[in-house]
Amino acid sequence: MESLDLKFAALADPTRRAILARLAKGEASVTDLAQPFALSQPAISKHLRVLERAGLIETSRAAQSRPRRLKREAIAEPAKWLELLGGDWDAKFDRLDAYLSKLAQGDEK
Amino acid sequence: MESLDLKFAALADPTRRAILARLAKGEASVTDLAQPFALSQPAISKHLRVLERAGLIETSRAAQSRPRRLKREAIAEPAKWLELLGGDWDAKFDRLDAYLSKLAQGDEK
DNA sequence: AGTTTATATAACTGATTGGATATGTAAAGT
DNA sequence: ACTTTACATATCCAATCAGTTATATAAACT
Repeated sequence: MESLDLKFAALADPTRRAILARLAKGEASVTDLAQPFALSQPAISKHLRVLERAGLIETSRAAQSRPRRLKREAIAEPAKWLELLGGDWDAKFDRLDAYLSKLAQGDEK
Repeated sequence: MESLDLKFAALADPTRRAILARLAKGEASVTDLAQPFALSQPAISKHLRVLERAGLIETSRAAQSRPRRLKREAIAEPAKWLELLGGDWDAKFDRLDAYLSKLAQGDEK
């Protein structure tokens, strides 16, 4: 599934990352989300559309407000990709080896 | 340091991600890197410049070749950000609690 | 010295992006 | 009914992007 493109692109903007960080603390309305920024409301709406198309957030409805919520599961995909890429697996297995050796020597305390 | 912008933006392109994946297996020349793609050589060079400006790769020199290598440490920054964002810490602490409880009950086998 | 190999740089192009302002819509409040 | 509140949508603009072809550079090979 190649919405990895959309996810990483969505994450590349500092405003959008700030919005996500805010949403990590709980649902928020567009007005709430716009408040910290010196940006027009439509600009924020646009950012939210980008985030939603990337699958990182979702929208519900409460009266005339449209609260956004962070889709935490959606973070897993890019996170996994980075973990896979960045993992220096040889070094990690070396450390695991060392650890297991120490255990085998009865040195676990 | 807000090269998070540059890193995520660099990661948003499938060609660049493929290049990074290739470099995870070891250094490679531009020609090597270009080979799997139906793209011109300058296009690849451009992608490499983006990756380098994002701090994700670095260039050395060997004769007329300029081999690139992955800077694994550079992955940590965006990875950490995602981990922080995506972590459902309550749930994680709950699982840790459960695990520790089981240990306390002498149920570690 | 001239050619080949490996790569970078320049100039151009069409598409996308992030911002703005202006306007539309729809629910709530009066 | 009208106004206010909370948004979305439309249009425009300048900047950036991903690609191209053409050209430059620089080391290696003959």
